[in-house]
Amino acid sequence: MVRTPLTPWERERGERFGALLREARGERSMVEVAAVAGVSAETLRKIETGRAPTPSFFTVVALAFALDLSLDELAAACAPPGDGEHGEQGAALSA
Amino acid sequence: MVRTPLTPWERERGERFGALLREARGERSMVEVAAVAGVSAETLRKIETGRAPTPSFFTVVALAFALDLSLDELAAACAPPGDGEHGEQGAALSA
DNA sequence: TCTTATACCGGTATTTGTATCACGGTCGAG
DNA sequence: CTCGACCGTGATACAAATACCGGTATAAGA
Repeated sequence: MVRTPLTPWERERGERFGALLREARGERSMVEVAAVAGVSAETLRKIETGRAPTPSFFTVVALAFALDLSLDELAAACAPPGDGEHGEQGAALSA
Repeated sequence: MVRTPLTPWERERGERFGALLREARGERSMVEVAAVAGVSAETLRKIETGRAPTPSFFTVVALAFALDLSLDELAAACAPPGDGEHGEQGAALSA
């Protein structure tokens, strides 16, 4: 195997991540936020619904920027339980 | 065209991004940092050399975690010039 | 009712990320 | 010189991200 398929855990994380974005979007429409971030509405929808569980870094940066979110908070919110601050290795994140 | 190819500007940004990671890695070896982050050494190499200009969000999260970097600082360091704080739309980031 | 806007879903196309393998280069220890 | 560790490049393989299309459903407005 070359490209390890996404684990169920990663897909769950993607759903939580999308829920966070959707919550942060609030009343604004998908197309508006997507336009501000410079991504297509379909992409934003897939990320929000968890069908794109591991979006690209700069896509997330653009969305967080459009939504006034902190990347560190986003990452922390989707991090596995018991996430320390810096010394903890073996995070097994990737993807 | 469906999946827009990466623009030269995005590739440059990827190179800057990789240079930042390499600088933050300092003396530590690639294999060690990659192992801590939970990614393969080849993947880290491609990101550092800019041959993977738009890595996945959680991959970057894991690397930033392994390197004790702030995601917001990373994003800011790779942001286009004239990056305000929140109102600036049309960022045209994506990828 | 008809139209519009929004969101969801399926399919399709293309590009990219991730990982493995193979080979070569450099450097230091033996 | 050989061996090992590290870095780099190339090719290969597969899964996923992004984007566009059409269709569907719902709710608000003319």
